[in-house]
Parts: sequence; structure tokens; C-alpha cells
Amino acid sequence: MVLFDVLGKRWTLRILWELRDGPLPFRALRERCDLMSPTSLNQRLKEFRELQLVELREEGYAMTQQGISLGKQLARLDIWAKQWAEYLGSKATKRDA
Amino acid sequence: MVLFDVLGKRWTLRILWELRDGPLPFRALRERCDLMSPTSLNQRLKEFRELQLVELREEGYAMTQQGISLGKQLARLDIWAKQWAEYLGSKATKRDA
DNA sequence: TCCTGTGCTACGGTATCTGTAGCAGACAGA
DNA sequence: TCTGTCTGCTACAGATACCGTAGCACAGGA
Repeated sequence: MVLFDVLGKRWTLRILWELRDGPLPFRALRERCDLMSPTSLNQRLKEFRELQLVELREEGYAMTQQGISLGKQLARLDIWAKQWAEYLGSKATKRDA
Repeated sequence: MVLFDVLGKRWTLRILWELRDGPLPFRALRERCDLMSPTSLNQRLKEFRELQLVELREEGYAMTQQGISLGKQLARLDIWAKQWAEYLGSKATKRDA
């Protein structure tokens, strides 16, 4: 499972997430990602480019068509995560009560 | 993004994936995951239990309702990944030709 | 020439993961 | 009671990945 290999690395999901709204230059992207180390960011970006999920354009790093498609999948996952957080929260509330 | 934090660790997706088919004891799960180190497996399992995605039953480690729900999301992602792999493959074929 | 922006890298320290070995407990059979 | 074999899990040392800081090389603009 190649996708799981690449997604199972630190910052991967976050970087893709931050690029969903549009292209970002290297440093701006880094700021969005809580100033993660440029070493790691560059490493991830390199992998993304090899996998044709992201490309470097004049405006900065941008999602390819495949990247956008993956972004939609992550959006689904985000929706699920929000519901899940609510579930955990409600259980915690009940326990505290 | 709590979910992305936990998913952004090595083996996380893989472990959840292997548990989709039903409960597995510690060692069997480890074998499914290419004999990953027991240290890491135990660490991940601990996190999953805290997040109520996985629980330890008599039959072994098993998905909770929330875990099953997450598994369905990962299945979607898997479908996407397969199409994506086809896309990458077809481009490579064209390039080689 | 200087300033500021870009992408990116070097370096040393730290955290995380890895593989091997083995512990403690439960159960089964002799 | 001893032995063997499961179970979940842990200790330890080495390898790998990540971290923050600093700075490089290049491209404009003044």
C-alpha cells in the first residue's frame, strides 16, 4: 500500500491539507504548518512531486489534479474526524457528570 | 487536527487496515504488519485504546464501533489509492513507450 | 551595491523506530 | 509438580527520522 506508506509520515496529511485552498510558496506553506523544519518540508514536497500529487509553479507549491482528488478524500476524513471528536467529547462529558 | 496527528505516525494506517477483517491477537497482528517491532506496535495499540478505536478482547485486538467506522473511511481511501496507482502506471507506460 | 524575497541545504542534537531477546502469567498435559 | 506453549508485553542498543538554527545561492528592485 504505497499511499499508506507516504501518508504514514509526519506532516504529510497536514501539508496536503494546507495546500487545499490554493498554491503556497515554500515559506508560507511552512508557516501554515506551524513552522515545521524546512528539512522535513522539503523532503515531503520532494516525495509529493515524485508521486505527482504536488508541483512547483510560479505561485508556489500547488496541488496537481491527483492532489486535488486526494484532498477531497481527506476532506471526507476530516468530516468523520469532527464527528468522532464530538463522540469522544460527549462520552467525556457523561463521565465527568 | 487530532486524527491527522495520530494517523501521521508510522504503521498507524496499516494496523487499522489489518484489523478490519476481525480481531487479531498481538502476535498475529504483528505478523500481518510485516513483523513490525513489538515496541512500536504496543505503542500504537495503546494510543488506539486511549482513542477508543481499538480494544483488547478475548479473541485479541478488535475494532470498536468507532474503529469500524474509521475503517470504512480508510476503505474509501484504498479505493482512491488503487485508481491513483492505475493513473501513475498508465503514465509510466506511456512514458516508456 | 545593498536589500529583500525566493527555494533549499548543512549541521548537531533529540526523538522515534527497529530487531533481538526475554519476562511474567495462564493454561494443558504428563 | 514439572514441562511446554501459548499470551501480552518490555529492555536494550543501534539505526533512522525529525528537529531548530543558521545560512547558502539566486533573482529582482532601488
